[in-house]
Amino acid sequence: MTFQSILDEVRNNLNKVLTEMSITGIDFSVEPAKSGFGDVSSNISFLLAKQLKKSPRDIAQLLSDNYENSQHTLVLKSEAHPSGYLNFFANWEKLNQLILSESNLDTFGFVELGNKSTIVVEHTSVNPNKALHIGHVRNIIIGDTISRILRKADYKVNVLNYIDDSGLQVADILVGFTHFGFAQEPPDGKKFDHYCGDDVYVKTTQKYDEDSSLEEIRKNVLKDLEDETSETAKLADIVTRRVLSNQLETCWNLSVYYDCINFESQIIRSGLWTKIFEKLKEMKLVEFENDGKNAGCWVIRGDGKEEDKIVVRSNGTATYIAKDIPYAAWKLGLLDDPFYYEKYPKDQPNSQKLWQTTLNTNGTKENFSGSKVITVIDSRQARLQKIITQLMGKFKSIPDAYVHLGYESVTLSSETAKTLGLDTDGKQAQMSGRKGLYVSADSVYDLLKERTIQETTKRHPEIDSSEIQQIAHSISVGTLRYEMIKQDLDKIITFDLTKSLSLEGDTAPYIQYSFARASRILEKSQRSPSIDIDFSLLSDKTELNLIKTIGLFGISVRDAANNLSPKVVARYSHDLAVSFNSFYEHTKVLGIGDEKLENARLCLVNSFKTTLEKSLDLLGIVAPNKM
RNA sequence: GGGCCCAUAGCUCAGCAUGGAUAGAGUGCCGGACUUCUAAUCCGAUGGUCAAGGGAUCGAAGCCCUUUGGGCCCGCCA
Repeated sequence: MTFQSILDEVRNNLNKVLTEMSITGIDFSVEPAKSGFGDVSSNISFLLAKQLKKSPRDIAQLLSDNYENSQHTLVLKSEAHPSGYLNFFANWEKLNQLILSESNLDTFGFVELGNKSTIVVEHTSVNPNKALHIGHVRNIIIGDTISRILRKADYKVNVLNYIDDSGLQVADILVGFTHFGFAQEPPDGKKFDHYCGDDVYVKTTQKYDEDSSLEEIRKNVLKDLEDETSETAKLADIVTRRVLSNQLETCWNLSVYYDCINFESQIIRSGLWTKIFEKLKEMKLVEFENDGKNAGCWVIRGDGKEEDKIVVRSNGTATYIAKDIPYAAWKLGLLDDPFYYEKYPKDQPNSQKLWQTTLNTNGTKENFSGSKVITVIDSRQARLQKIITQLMGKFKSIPDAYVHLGYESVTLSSETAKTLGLDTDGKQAQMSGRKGLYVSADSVYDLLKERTIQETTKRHPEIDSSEIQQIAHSISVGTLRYEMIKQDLDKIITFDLTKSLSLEGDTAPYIQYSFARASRILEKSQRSPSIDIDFSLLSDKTELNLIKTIGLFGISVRDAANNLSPKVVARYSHDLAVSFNSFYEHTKVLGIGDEKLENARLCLVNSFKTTLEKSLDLLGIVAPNKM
C-alpha cells in the first residue's frame, strides 16, 4: 500500500536492528515525517533513553549507524536529528514508481479492515412530518460519508433509514389535517414535506399552546395510530409516505443513498417488542418496581447516580426507548426477522437497490442486519443511546457491536436567526421544528446553486446552460457536504447563510478547482499519459510533495475508518488539492520542450486526478472537469 | 443535584486517541503575482500566557486532578 510500504520497510529494519542489540518490547512509532524532517520519522530513541542510559540524540546516532547495514530498497539513508528523532529519506525514484503505478489501480486506497464483514449504518431517520433542515443534513452527510469509507475499508455496509411514522410529530400534523382543516394538497407547487413542516406542523403545535384542551385530541390520534385498521392510521400511511418520498428526493439530490427503509409502525405491529421484553426479563435486565416513585413500572437500572429509566409504564404501555430496543436488536440480527421486503416504489438515481420493510407475506426475505451496528444520532440522545449500547453489549459478545456515533448539533448564527425573525441578542440559536426556526436543506441548496450558476456563467460564458447546471450542481452539493464534514463531530456548527455561500479557501470548490485544473492539462495534452516513464525526472520539491501526498491516501482511509472520523478524508482531500495547486503554480507541464519530462509530469497529473476523484468519492463529492 | 461535550491566532478550525522537533490551516487585515496548463489560484507579511491553577514525567497543547467560562442532556413526552 504505497507510502505504507516505506513505513513497513523502516519498521521491519528497525526491529532487526533492535534484535541485533538484544532489545525487545519497544512499541515505537514510524510515521510520515513533518516537512523539513525527511520523509519518515521514528520516536524510537526517546523510548530507549532510559533503558540504555543515553541521550535520545546519541541513541538516534547509534541506531542510524546500525540501520545503514540493513537491506533497504525504498530508504536512501537514515539520519539522527539533534532533537533525538530518527529520520529517514526515501529513495524517490523507486517510491515514485511504486506510488504512481499503484495510484492507477481501481483498488487504490482500499484497506483490508472489515474482512468483508457486514456492518449496519443507520442515519437520517427524520420524522416524516417535515422537510429536512440543515441540522438533519449534518446527520445524513456524516452517515453517508462513513458508509462510503467503510465500504472502502472492506466492509459490506447496509445503510438504513428508520421512519418514525407512528410518533407524536406525525400525530401532530394528522391533527392539523383532520381537526384544523388543513388542505391535504400544498399550495401553488410547494413541496409537500415543506408544507407539512412549515405550515401544518408549526401552526398545529401553536394551537396546543393556546388551548391545552386540544391535548386530548392529540393523544387520541396518537393512540389510533397504533391500530392499523383505523382511519387515522390509513391517513398517516398516505401522508408519511408522501413526506418520506420528498425527503428522499432531498437526500438523493445530495448523493445520499440507502439500502433499506424501516417503518416504526411495522416494528410495533410485528410484535418484536414482546419478544425482546421477555428476553430482557429473563436476563434480569429490566426489573419490576413494587414501590417507590416508579411503582408498577418496568425499569432499567441507572448507572451509579443516574436515574432508572422506565421502559413500561404502570398502565402497561411501552415508552419511547422501548421502541428503540427491539430495533437495535433487529439491526444486530439478534431476533428472528419478522419482516418481508419489497422494492421501494421509486428508483434511486445511482440505481442502487432500495428496499423497504413490509409485514405483507408477498414480499421476499432479505437480510439487512450486521455483526456491527453504527447508529448516527446527535449527541443530545447520548443518554438513551448509552442505555441501548449497554443492553446490546449484554446480548452480543463482540466488543463495540453497537456504536452510537454522536455529533454536536447545528445551530443558527444570530444573523441568520434574525432573518427568520428571531432576535437572539448576538447569540447563536438552537433550531426548532415546532417553532419553525430552521433553514431547510432544499433552500440552502437552491441558494448555493443560484450563486454557483452565476459564478460559473461569469467564468465560462461559452458553456451551454445544461452543462452549467450540472457543474453548479456538483459544486453546490460539494460545498454543502464539505461544510458538514470538515470539522470534528464534537464541534457545534454555527450555520450562517451568508458565510455558507463562500467558495474560497478551505471549501469544496477549492478542491474541485484543483481537479478541474488537472483535467484541463490532460485534455490539452491530447494524449493519454504513459506509466512507462523515467521516474527520476520527477524530482522537484512540489512534485515529490504531491507524489508523497498521493501515497498517503490509504493511510488516510484506514485512519478514518478506524476512528469513524469522516473529517480525516476531508482533510486529506484538501491536503491533496493544496499539494497540487502548489505544484501547478510552480511547475509547468505543457509546452516545456522536453517530451520525456512532459510525459512524466502528465503521468503525475493523471495520478493526482484519479486519486482526488477517489478521495472525493468517499465524501460523496463529484468534481467537474471545468469550473 | 447528576451526567456528557467544548475552550488553541481577531474569527472558524487542525493537531490531543498513541506525550518528544520550529504548535499548523483557512479567514480577516497589509503587500505582491493574471499577454502564461483556468487568479474559485499562488507567494509573502501580520497574528499564540494552547481558558486558569496544580500534579505525575527527563519532556505536556496532549495524560491525571481542581477551577472558570460556554453548550447540551436528565418526563410514567417522543
